[in-house]
Amino acid sequence: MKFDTLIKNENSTIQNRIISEIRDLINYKNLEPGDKLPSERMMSEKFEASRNNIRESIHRLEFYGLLKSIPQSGTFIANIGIVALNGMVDDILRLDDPDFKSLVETRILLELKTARLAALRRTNEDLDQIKGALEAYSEKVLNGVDAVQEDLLFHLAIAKAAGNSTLNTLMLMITPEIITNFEKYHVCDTGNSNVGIKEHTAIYKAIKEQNPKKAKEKMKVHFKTLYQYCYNLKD
Amino acid sequence: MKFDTLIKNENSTIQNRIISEIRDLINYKNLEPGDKLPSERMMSEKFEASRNNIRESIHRLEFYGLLKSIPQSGTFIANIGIVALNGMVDDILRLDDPDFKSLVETRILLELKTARLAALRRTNEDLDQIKGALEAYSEKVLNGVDAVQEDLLFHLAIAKAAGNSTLNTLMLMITPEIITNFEKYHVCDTGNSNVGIKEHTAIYKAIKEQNPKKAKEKMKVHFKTLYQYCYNLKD
DNA sequence: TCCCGAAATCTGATTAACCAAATAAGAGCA
DNA sequence: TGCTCTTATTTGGTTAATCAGATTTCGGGA
Repeated sequence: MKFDTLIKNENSTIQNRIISEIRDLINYKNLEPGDKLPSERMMSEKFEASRNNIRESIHRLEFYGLLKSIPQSGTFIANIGIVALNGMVDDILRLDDPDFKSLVETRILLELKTARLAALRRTNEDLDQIKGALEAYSEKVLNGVDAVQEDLLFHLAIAKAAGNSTLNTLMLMITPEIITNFEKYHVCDTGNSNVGIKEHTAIYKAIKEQNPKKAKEKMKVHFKTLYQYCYNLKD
Repeated sequence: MKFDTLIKNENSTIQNRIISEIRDLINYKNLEPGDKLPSERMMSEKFEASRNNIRESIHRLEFYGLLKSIPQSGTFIANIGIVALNGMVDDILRLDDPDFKSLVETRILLELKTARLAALRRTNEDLDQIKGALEAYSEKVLNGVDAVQEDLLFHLAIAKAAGNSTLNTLMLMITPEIITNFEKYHVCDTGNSNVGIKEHTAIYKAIKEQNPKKAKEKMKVHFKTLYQYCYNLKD
């Protein structure tokens, strides 16, 4: 299940139907948090869908914390309330697939935060790893070799140093999506690559000095081009 | 696959082993982006694991954009580079399960952004929905009924109005986790619930007036208690 | 009437079997 | 030798069978 595959998929049409049927069932039967849903086999028959698709749909709702599957017992409604459940299911069904602009916008948001937090919380070990990533990046650039990967690892090292596992997970989720889209849209290559080294070094130094404001600022500079690209794009 | 189940699971130990074996295989065989991995059956035999666990591991790596499965053809390495792949696999394997503090911290970060963006981009329809959620919330609170769900829906309505599908998805992912942990830790109930109405209304008004700075500020006020709780917690 | 417990049933999870498409291999012809 | 078409095999995906454990049922005893 890839980040965008989470939403659109060959089977997503069927699964969306199943999800809405589950919601309807919950409302029709007035099921409450903690109540048990019909078994997978029953729903498979009732909704005229393969048990696999039923399972996958349940997994998705479980991913969003709306259901809870217990091994040899059944699938239960999480204690989150019917009203909230209905609202969230609607949101899930209406979710657009992430567009490139929203990805970039979100990435910038996350990166500014991780830079700030990394400056506040980085351990010496974190700093060493960031330094290593920076050096690997610089070496590649100076040799004129493509350094997209090293660039990525530098940013992920900062994310790790931020000491926030949720942020770290989110970064890992959206970053590869960015990279692949990047190559697709050919947005990257900013002519003079030495600028990249300078900007990276500035971020590293700010984190080393444990200056959160400066780290955020330097990160902002680093994303300036992307930022403009993002906000000059037509809606 | 729930948000935290993404990391730890009954089978995660096995799957982590498989993931690292896949990485080792890629390095040992010097496979490059675009190259084909051995078939699921082969790996199942080679790694002495059920094909289901192999598939699940591949799905996780696919989720992070490192692999790409093509139906009747095979599983391929995404064009993301071996260096980056190694780094990301290490990150994935080392990922801690999200702790409550990091969840709250991330939620605040996201909510401040969505409030700001909602003020900038909200359509009239968005505004109506936010208003509806606010009224539902207020009514519950005034009647002395628990309004956690309506609270949640109000925030999700704002997220929707922010017009950023990635942010929207992230919010949907972490919010339920917050809610359930909230009830578990009993952090919520701020004595006087009318404060909640006041704060929500202030946020709504700022969004209505299309004042992004004010919206962010009001949202910050709303999260003040949580913020303090988050940053006063021992590490 | 109530309670205990064994057996039958039901459950999600796991495993194995099957499918259709895509690729590879090989035979046949020029 | 080189090309084409048929056939066989491999592949991820899908469906069916099986498993172990939890739950329910119901009869027997007090």
